[in-house]
Amino acid sequence: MHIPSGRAFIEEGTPAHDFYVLTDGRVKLFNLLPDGRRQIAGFARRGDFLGLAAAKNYAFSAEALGDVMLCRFSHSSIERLTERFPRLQQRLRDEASRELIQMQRRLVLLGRKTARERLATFLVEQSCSMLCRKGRDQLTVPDGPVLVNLAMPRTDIADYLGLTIETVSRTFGLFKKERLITVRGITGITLLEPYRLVDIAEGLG
Amino acid sequence: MHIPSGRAFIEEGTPAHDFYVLTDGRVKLFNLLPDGRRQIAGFARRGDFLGLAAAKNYAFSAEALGDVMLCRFSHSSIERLTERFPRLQQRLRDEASRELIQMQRRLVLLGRKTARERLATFLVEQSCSMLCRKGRDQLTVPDGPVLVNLAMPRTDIADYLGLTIETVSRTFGLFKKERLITVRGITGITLLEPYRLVDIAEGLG
DNA sequence: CGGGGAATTGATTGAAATCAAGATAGGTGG
DNA sequence: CCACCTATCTTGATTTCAATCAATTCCCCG
Repeated sequence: MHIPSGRAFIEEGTPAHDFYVLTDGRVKLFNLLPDGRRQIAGFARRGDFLGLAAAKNYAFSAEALGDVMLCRFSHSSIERLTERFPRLQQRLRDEASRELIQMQRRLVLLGRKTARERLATFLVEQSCSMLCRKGRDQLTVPDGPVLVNLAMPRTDIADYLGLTIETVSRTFGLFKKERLITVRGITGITLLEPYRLVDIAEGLG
Repeated sequence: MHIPSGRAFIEEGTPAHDFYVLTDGRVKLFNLLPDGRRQIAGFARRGDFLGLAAAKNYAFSAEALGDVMLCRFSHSSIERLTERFPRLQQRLRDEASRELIQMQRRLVLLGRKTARERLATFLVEQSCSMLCRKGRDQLTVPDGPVLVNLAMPRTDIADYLGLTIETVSRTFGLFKKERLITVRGITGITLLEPYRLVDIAEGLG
């Protein structure tokens, strides 16, 4: 099924009947506090499963970032499938495991990193997931410049990193001044010294 | 197997050969940055699985909080078991799912909540997991006073909530002054008005 | 009854949030 | 095709919450 840009198609707290597999486009997953504060839990991309973090109800909301194509599977159909193909069960567990690992990294980011470190982490993460779809667990980054297309507004970056848009903007400004990145338009960012950004991301910069 | 208090028995980054099931005691799971900053990802209790957040290597370290009993299962033995008992596979996935849900709540806490809200969330969470082992997904809290035994030093609370021990201490102090809690010794805390703490936890206080 | 690590409390600093203008740029219609 | 308009982003000034620095104080244990 097709989802137009900006459309919310999963709402936190509603009964979770389905899984989704994202076949094209990008999706943001987020949680809200009653007063509107928002925390983006992650950005899903082609191939990702949506709906693992759900018991009776979805634990998050999901919204299309640009146009999106996805496949819906009801929980019951998944159960039928896993009976016939036990490997699928395994696959789902691996996927959940990978998510958990990523979550732990995000806890460190939100709990213990500075704004500078958060943004560096974000840029490295994005560049990795651009380069190597599947191998995004290890942070292997090329030596030379890398072009990253952010394809999301500053608000989303801020809500992903637990910061405000002003701080995100200012920190981009600093990175530019330090010749760590160059910016073309709003979404086109080139990492000039990926390795230094990795160091900053880990608190060594 | 028995683990004495304070012993680290899983080290982040080491090859992940085993799963563990915690049969008694409590365990803290954490990640470190190179410079020593620590983020505690969670506290496991009796019945919890350890090692879901692992691919080739463990994504976290684990340390006993007090004396601990646990069962170790090698990954290969788990695979054999899941072949014979497909329900186990299902169970592991559910467990991972539950962890993911909890993680999302923690992202909101670390990314978007104030110190006051974080500590309130923590107290409510602890009281829930004391009262109802399994039903700790929903935050049902009694009307009257609840006694919580923290059983962990302030350093751990701070590293769990992304704060410093001073801030934790000060915030406990405020709660005391507002007659929201009373403190006996260091670990014994009584929630006098659980509902108000729930409100504070959600940003309504 | 001390001794010592943990916790509290106080004073100050600091990083990021908030408040407040401007600058850019992307899209629309003339 | 260009100029305007509105969103979004950037930049600047100020405030604030939590971190840091620095003493005490409190317990727990021998």
